[in-house]
Amino acid sequence: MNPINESFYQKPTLELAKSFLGMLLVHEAEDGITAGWIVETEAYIGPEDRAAHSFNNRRTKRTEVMFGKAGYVYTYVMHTHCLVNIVSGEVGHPEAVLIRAIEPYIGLEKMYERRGFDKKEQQLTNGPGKLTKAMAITQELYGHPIFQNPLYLVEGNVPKTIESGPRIGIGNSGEAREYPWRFWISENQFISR
DNA sequence: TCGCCGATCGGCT
DNA sequence: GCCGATCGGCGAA
Repeated sequence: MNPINESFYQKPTLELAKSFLGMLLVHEAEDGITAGWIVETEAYIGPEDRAAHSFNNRRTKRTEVMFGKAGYVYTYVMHTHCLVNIVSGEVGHPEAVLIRAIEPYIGLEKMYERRGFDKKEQQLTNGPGKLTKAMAITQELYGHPIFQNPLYLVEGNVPKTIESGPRIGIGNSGEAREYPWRFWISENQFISR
């Protein structure tokens, strides 16, 4: 399992968000390895995107990494959950792709241990906050290069059919609410909704 | 410093 | 479907 090269991330954000589908996300955490196929993503293309944290070129300690090179991890905390993104676009263009759901592949036992043994397999990773907990992805990984240990992507299978639609949970974002920038693998059991 | 708000989740109706 | 938990980031003062 070799990490995908840094050059892979040098493509337009919408294209990148689609190309992630079917690829394997791997985390070699200290307490165990987990991995899963990416089945759902969302693109955030600031500064024009009202739903993006980088809207209006808002540059803060939190959004700083999005202004840098593609292929680095942007994590942030939402309520009590950590959400994971991969920075995209050219330097100075604050864009990123949110990983919304994965299909468990390696380390299922570890995922149950972290999420609770009462969960059904389908509930382990079918949401952006759930998959980070199952894979032990935390704020420590902010700024991590996604083409290196311990968190990286591996080549996978190209999905049969991809669908797209409006993004989830961004109700107060004007026109941006309608942009079909959410992508998922058709009929996959692990998408968030 | 304070107050508001959210790219969520899980439990309850 | 609806709602409350819960907490860091951000802007206002």
